[in-house]
Amino acid sequence: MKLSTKSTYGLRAMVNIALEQKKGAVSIKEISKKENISSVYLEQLLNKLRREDLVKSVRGPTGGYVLSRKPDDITVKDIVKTLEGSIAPVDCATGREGRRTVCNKNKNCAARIAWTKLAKAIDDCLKSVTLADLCGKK
Amino acid sequence: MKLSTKSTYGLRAMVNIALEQKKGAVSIKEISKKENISSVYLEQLLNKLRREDLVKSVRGPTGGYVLSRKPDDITVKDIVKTLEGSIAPVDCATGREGRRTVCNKNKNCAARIAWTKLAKAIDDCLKSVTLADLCGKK
DNA sequence: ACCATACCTGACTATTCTTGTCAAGTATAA
DNA sequence: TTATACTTGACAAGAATAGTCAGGTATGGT
Repeated sequence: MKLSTKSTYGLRAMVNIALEQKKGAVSIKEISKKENISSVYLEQLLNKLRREDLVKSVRGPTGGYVLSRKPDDITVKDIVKTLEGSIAPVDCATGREGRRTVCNKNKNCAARIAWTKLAKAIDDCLKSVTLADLCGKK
Repeated sequence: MKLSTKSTYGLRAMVNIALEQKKGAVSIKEISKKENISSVYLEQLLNKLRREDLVKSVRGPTGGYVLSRKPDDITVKDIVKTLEGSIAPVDCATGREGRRTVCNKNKNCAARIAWTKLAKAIDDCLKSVTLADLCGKK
């Protein structure tokens, strides 16, 4: 039930980019140094975030990354979902098949009630927090 | 961000035991067959639940497991916490040290605001659901 | 008193996931 | 031109998950 470092690193990177918004693009090296995260690993994460259009890259010297939208229009859910693949705590509540989906034989599984409720709580929580909330900015 | 099968199997086992409450103890073999879960693996899980005093074991033929408390006094949180070890989605919000605790250098980490909120949402949700809720029983 | 049925314990293992590294590029602006 | 940055894909060590296996111990029905 743990988030991986993808999400935690990713959110920290996004906060960094958001805070420097007016100054321009933030390079991977800067984030890497400031947050003490492997720069090569960070590249992978920012790549995913770029493909989901949460950030834009600026090439060349003085280049780096910039937010694609305003901070109050980017939620933590957007970031976690992009990096983690899925937000749901169990697959049986989502319809997605996977190794851990064992409950499929029983549509009326009582346990599923709990997981569905949990999935909604997590979803509601993560989409209620924006980058702007974390940075104290609009 | 997935729950392991420990929690999902464990909850399903507990629901089974709760539903047969009046008929007496439920054996591992019964649960194993009904839920299609390895009986040896199930033993491990019920062992943990017994050590946390969520169930009691009844030995001998016709033996099995019985709830230690009434269904409305056992929450999904109790079960998940026992089997999963911890409920928190990130360690940095709990004070527990671990491999994924990398944020410790920065007490004012903006990202932590999000994780703390998430931890509370999960905790609140899981402790609001009891076995009785899932079984439609008191 | 048997002994089948159950629980109990600890060690072990295959597979998958996480958390990166490594190598070899391509694009851009000073 | 060339240093700086981004881009891509393959690879790998270590941890966690999801069990298995072997050998106990306890109890109650016959």
